[in-house]
Amino acid sequence: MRSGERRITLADVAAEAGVSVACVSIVMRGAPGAAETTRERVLKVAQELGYQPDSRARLLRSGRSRLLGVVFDVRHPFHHDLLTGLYDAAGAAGYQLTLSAVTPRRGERTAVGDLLQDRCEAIVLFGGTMRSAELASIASRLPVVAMMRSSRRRDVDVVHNDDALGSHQAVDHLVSLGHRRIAHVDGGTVHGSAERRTGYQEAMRRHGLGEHIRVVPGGAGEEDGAAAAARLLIDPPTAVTVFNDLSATGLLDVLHRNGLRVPGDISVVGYDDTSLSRLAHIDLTTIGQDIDALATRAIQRAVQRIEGTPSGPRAVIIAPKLVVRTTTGAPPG
Amino acid sequence: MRSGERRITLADVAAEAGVSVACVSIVMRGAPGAAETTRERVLKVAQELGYQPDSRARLLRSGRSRLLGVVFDVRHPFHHDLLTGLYDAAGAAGYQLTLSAVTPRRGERTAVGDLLQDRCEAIVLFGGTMRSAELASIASRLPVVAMMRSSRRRDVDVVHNDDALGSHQAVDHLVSLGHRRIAHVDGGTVHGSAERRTGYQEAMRRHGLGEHIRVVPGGAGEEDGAAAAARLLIDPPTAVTVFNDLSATGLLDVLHRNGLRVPGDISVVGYDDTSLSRLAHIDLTTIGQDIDALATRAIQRAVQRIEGTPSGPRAVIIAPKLVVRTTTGAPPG
DNA sequence: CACAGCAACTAGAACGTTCTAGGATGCGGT
DNA sequence: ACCGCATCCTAGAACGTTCTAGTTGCTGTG
Repeated sequence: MRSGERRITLADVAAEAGVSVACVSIVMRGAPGAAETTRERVLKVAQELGYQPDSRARLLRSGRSRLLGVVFDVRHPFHHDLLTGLYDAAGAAGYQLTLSAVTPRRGERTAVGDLLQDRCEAIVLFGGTMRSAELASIASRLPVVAMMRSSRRRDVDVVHNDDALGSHQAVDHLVSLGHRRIAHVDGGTVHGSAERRTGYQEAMRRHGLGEHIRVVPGGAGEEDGAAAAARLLIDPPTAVTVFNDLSATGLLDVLHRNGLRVPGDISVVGYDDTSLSRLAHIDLTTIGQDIDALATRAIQRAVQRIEGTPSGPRAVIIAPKLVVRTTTGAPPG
Repeated sequence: MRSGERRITLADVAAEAGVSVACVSIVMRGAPGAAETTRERVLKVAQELGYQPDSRARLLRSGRSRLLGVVFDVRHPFHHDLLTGLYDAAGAAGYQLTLSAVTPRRGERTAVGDLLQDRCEAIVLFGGTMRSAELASIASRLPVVAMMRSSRRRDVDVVHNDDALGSHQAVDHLVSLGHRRIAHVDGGTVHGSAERRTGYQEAMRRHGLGEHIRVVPGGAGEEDGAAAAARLLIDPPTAVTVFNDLSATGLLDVLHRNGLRVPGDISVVGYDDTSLSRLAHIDLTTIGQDIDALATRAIQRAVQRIEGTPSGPRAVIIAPKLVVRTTTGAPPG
């Protein structure tokens, strides 16, 4: 480590290559206006000196940062999957990502605040608990795309999975296997929970199973699924659709401990297709969100807002897809 | 969204408050040299105009960014836990974090490259597959702290868990329960794997169980644990220590499918205490890393390097702690 | 042979801060 | 009346880029 040494700048490269700073800048940006021979020489010198462009200075001058801020929650496995997709999509659109995490001791406000200082050109927000009004006040400064949540505000773009459709797919799958008594474990106050619940109810009615509708209170955690399972055990249905995979895992555990076989006695469908659901141990039938589509559309919206292109509908809703594993089968008897 | 509007700068605030740019800067930084009345007025104007300091310009001028870069892997649950600790520790030390993720399609080199452009003052690297020589070439530019991996280089700081000690704790625990035939499922080429393996071997010998040493090849994934379980089934030991929780989960699954009861027939110990091991379904006895200690020490080392304080030993090794859950018990018979 | 046109380069301002050096002003002490 | 010394404020340079508006030197054309 040579922390005492000054950072290499354009000026250093220029001096060494016997050319002006502006010329080196041209070469570095790959802009037209430099002879091939000069270009090669400058690049060689830059390489030798270990020149690294200073994105801050670049940004300061050019006004553009080509930087998109992303707020994600460290605790949410699905956010990590989505990050992967987002990096790809941003790269393809010529933007960089700058990440700001929400942790148990670091709130959304802090996370967003850091991004605002970083001068990114738009913010992509994963879920979270911010109120619409607060989102809007951020959106008055720079474009905001909210993912995996909804918002009534006209100034906030929204990109999310079609939660209602996902529930329909789950119910359709179970009905096609012959189930009729299908219950739903709710997600409580978490974003998307209401949509998944009403989707389930609609689908049940569509199949003429309105009388079998049964919604059990729940939440996003494993313990919520476990508690819901305890309630269901009093009068078990032949199948359950659960708000998310984690909750479904808790439910599965309690079912097993009480001697019920899955899918022999009861079928279970989760939601999100997280890595958890893919574990051989669990191997949960679930509803998978289309990560690439979500990421691509989110970046597309952000870029359109930044570049001022008038851009279709404010909300983008992506269809999910049923992933069949081994927790669903024909009903008993 | 008012994307057309110019960003509010110090100059705007200065003009509005009838004072010089330098004076506003003083107030904003909370530096001494401004009268209380002026301070209040300036702050009020700044508030009204919605002034946001531009961290890039600030940095460009002051040379210091008080920014620490972190490279983490989106796929590794333990990295997320560690991020939480790191945000806390960095905040306490007066530094900000800037994150750069490694994803299946975004390598460590890219991740590090982005951070170098961002002008952070040091880099904290989680695990990864970079060679020591490559680390060193980064370390020649700015301080590097590597976590959860080792490095022979003198110019790279290293902060990690005492893997050998962790294995000792696992073996000690099993021996105290009465086990003698204890096998170990290896982690392959992943960082820490060799230390965990030799720790197991040493501990076995220390207990006079050298003849029972049995190392089964494995890896970091669930499928590696499953494959190892298949081998073990030919002649099952009474207990197994596994490289990590994910692999242990795969192993547990195969054991269950083959009718072995855990811990009745065989005890299993994982490593890392990830959220996975805490699932009621799995409830795995494991070795927990001390996240707060790891994070605090890593930040401490980075800051010491940045500020040029001569700083004790190059490697910081933190003791892990056994977490007993329900996959360990007395051996059969 | 003058001059337009072009390619290749350069000088210098600009971006929004921080920081150094110094200018007013007021006040107490000689 | 003058000095010394705070206290409060300001002018202007600097940071490392990009960008605008050139300047140079060469080639081709009327």
